Amino acid sequence: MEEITGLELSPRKAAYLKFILEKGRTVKTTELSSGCNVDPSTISKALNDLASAGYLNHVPYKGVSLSVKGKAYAEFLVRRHRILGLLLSHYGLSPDEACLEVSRFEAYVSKGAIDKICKAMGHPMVGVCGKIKHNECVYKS
Amino acid sequence: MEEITGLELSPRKAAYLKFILEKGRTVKTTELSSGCNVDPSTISKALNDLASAGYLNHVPYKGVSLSVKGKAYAEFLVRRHRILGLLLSHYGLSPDEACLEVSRFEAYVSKGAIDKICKAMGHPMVGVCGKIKHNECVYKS
DNA sequence: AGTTTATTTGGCTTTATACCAAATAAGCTT
DNA sequence: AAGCTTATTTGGTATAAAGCCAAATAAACT
Repeated sequence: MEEITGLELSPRKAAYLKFILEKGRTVKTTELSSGCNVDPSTISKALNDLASAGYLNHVPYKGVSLSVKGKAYAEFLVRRHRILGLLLSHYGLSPDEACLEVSRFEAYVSKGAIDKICKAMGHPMVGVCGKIKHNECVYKS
Repeated sequence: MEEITGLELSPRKAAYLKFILEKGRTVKTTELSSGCNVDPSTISKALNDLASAGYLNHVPYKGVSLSVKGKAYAEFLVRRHRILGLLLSHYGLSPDEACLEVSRFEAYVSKGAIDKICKAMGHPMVGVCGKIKHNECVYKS
């Protein structure tokens, strides 16, 4: 398995990947477009990039689905979002505020930092916006 | 005084402003250039932008100094950096790791969030990389 | 006054994001 | 099956942030 730093995807690309993971199935360009309020052509290009980078299986005109790598990555993205949201909620931010705040900077927080925070928090199972899965989190030590 | 969200400056511009604050005096283009490992022409343009936006007093060919607005802003930037660094250090990151990690995402964390975190932490006076000043921090409530 | 150094300007590049318009493929519908 | 409609992709263009190089310009120092 490839090492991930958590910094390989830009904010928008990460958002698209999370969107696809949440759907849990093949997703069409139009869904991403309306779901993210972005022009379909913009989505189409981003999906192309993500497929080229190995995160997605893209069948032109049909839709995209997460590759094994993409699914693992998207799961990390969701875990990162939730751990950071939970963290901020411990410092007086409401769930909504925490979620919004995190969405601005999460793309720039490394997996190394998330793993440490996660461990220090005792690998919490529930965040402020959903359950946290630790499949790809380093439990040991 | 103008409201600040903490999101008005890009990461690099913020870094330049902090550099100037740390010097505590008029700074020359060359200093920023060597201090930040960036081409002088790049610095020159950035200083121009920062001066146009009112953060700096720029005397062409002479150097830049912080305006009142710029000083207040730079102080917020330093406080943000230190509060976030301290925060991460509470979750198992070493001072160096925390500093490096924070430098990647700090530009995207709002003043509103920092003020809340600051308050929840009890307005700490010392961070992992220097003293924290709360001049512009909202103490009340 | 002339040379050297610092600074600025102009031009170009890259990355990320996004839009519009046009082309193309799929999918319905008759 | 042909055609219409909708979805998708492609091509072109734009913006913002950041940066480099080379050339022009200003300042500083002999």
